[in-house]
Amino acid sequence: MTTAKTRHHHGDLKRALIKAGIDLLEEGGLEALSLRKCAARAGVSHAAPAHHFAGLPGLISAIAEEGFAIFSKYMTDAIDAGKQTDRERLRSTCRGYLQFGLSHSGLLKVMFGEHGLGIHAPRNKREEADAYLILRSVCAPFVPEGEDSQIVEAQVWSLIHGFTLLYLGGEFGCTDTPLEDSPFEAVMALIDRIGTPAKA
Amino acid sequence: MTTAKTRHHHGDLKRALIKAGIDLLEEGGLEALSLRKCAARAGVSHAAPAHHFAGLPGLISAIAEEGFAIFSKYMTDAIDAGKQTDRERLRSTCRGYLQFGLSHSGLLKVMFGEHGLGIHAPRNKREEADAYLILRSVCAPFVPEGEDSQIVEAQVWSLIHGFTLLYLGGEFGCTDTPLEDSPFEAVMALIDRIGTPAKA
DNA sequence: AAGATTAACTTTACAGTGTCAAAATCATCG
DNA sequence: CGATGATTTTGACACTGTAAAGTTAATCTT
Repeated sequence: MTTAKTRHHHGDLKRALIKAGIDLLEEGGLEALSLRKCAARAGVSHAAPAHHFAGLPGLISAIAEEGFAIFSKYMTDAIDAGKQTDRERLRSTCRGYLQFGLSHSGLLKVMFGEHGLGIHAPRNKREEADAYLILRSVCAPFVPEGEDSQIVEAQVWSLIHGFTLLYLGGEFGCTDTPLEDSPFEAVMALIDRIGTPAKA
Repeated sequence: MTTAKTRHHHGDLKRALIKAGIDLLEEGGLEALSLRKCAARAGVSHAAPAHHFAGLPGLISAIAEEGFAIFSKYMTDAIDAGKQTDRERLRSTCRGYLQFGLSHSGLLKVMFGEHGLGIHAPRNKREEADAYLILRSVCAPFVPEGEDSQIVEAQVWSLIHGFTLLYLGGEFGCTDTPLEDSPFEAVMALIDRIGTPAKA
């Protein structure tokens, strides 16, 4: 095997580098993330990462992948927390979305490509698609017969994504106000109206 | 006077630096922006900017201010384009919001603090507040009697902000599809329901 | 088992970056 | 004219990412 356990030198660099990168990210934000610091944390030379990732963008891409996995976990955990109706599942998913952003803002920024240009090297296929599938599944009950499911998904995603980023940026006032306070409930109220007939 | 026109050396650095920074941003994205390159474009030494801004964060902050001014212009221009009903004004504002993002994605990222940590040095007071006032004014007609205006504002802002960023990130497919195509109309449809009574 | 080959990692070097301290320049005022 | 203070330059430092060449360890081949 070529990528198993006891490799000659380090054993499992690549994973160690990704973990170091995530730690750096959570400790000091985007600015604190650097190839050389990751290498140092993993106990290897500063040029070692080049053999596992295509430079810094490659490492960031790998970190983003891991981020999407954690992100998915936040959403599924929120869903599985005893909620039952379709509407409650949708709300819980959004709550998980926000909660992930609050707990891992650095990851969120990296995942959605705010670290430089728009798109990072290769698009993260698997993990990102998995996360989208969760969103899709909770949106499905609200898609009208024969309509494009992307409509509801875009509405929900735009709403919760926008709110999370604005809230995180402090645009709604202090970031350390109670969770359910603030305009979050307003956004939830609008979520509740998605897929619902308008008044005649 | 201290910040007028024909000053001794350059004449009007600071503005030249800001302009150079914006140009860099539009040409090469966030990565292309650097203090030294701004200085070079303005024809001064690499350490000259330090006397006009508090380092790179200071310059970015100044650029963001300018960005908010341009941003406001996009929205007011969209509003003044012949629309009349309150609903149409709201839609036009959102269209201007998106249009600004599409035309100045680098500025948008800088303005909303995606360039590192969350908050850049001093919060841009004036220009940012002005932009928010535009949003507030078009939202006002849809705020129910005696309710907090922030509710409607947060709903609209989250929706259009989230959509703009997701669309810009290519999350809704190709970025170069026709403007009014894509899920943009879905978001507009949801905007139309804000401040409207739900069906009994 | 012994030599050859490949992969992982190190070392060295280079072009950039932001930032600071000291020196030089210039405009203006007294 | 001389002095003062703001403006800019020069030089240096500690970082950053990246590329090339050298070194070591594991695997493959015969």
